Amino acid sequence: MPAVDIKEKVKQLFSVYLAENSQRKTPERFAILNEIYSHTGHFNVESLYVQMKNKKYRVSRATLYNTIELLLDCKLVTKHQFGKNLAQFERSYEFKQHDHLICQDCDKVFEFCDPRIQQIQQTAADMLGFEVEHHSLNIYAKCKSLSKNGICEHRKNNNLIPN
Amino acid sequence: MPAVDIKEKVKQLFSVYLAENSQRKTPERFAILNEIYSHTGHFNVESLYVQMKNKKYRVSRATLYNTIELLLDCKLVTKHQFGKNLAQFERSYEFKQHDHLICQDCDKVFEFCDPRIQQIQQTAADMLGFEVEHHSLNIYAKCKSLSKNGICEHRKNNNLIPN
DNA sequence: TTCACTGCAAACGCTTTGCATATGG
DNA sequence: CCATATGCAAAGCGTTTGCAGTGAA
Repeated sequence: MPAVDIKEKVKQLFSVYLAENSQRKTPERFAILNEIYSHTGHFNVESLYVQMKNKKYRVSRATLYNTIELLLDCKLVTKHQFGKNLAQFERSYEFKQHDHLICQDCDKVFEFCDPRIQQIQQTAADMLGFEVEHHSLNIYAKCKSLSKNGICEHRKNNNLIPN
Repeated sequence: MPAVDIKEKVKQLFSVYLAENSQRKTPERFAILNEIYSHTGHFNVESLYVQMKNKKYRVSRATLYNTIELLLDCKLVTKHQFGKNLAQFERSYEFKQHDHLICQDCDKVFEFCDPRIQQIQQTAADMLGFEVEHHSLNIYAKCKSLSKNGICEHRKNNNLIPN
């Protein structure tokens, strides 16, 4: 499915969500959603703010926080905390479920999939009498290929998954 | 093993760690370790600060942050982020490995164990060429037993695992 | 004696809040 | 219309930093 269709689709989904929750369909909200779905990879509020300011959008951080909250609620965006006090976000529609491995040497984030995690969360929730909403699995690890000055191989090639 | 022996043991371990890393053995550092191992459950820097102030310790937040950093490094304490921008900590010596389920209705935290998580982290690290340091698995879930006014059963009994 | 560690307070950075204005329904 | 959303700026809050004084080695 081409990118333009995904953007159209999430716009629709967001529109329905807003209607069902008696929320206003403001141009800012759709602009933010569109901007988020213009890139893959992780972002934070500040990077999104700068990105939109560069494109001459008139948008405030407050509205970004507000809108992201809505997008989290309707599952179009997911939130991560990789050990730092900085919330990271990621578009989630039509992205296959994945978890993260964080390099302890350079903080770079890698993604991986493992279907077994589904069973674990189901077992735990059943045992405690809960229904799973979502989960967050982060593996913190050291790179095996450190050069003598402590630089890991992947830190040199900065074209990997953005943090 | 009685609690007093565990306190003695972690004090020893911390002492060795400090020596090996050319760090000074200050009374503050041991007082903080001792205080942390006086309770089970989660704590944050502020709660630990208040707790120690109440016991008339002369200690600063800066030293708490500094010392906790050392305790994390020597694995006597673990750190958690449960979706909020507030670091939570937990003593970890002789505590069996466990992960957390967070109630989305009341934020209470439950613990569970599942050996399968070990395999998952091993698989992921192998595939990406890393060596696991540690992991963090949080399951966010809704309580199945909500009363009509949205209060979950466990919120009434506040004697569960402290958050 | 020395310099790492300490307490204190100010600075920092991300997030939330208050308020006047703008606007979707 | 008017309740809600917005931009802006200030406040909030957990954490980090700077600095002068202290004490472990």
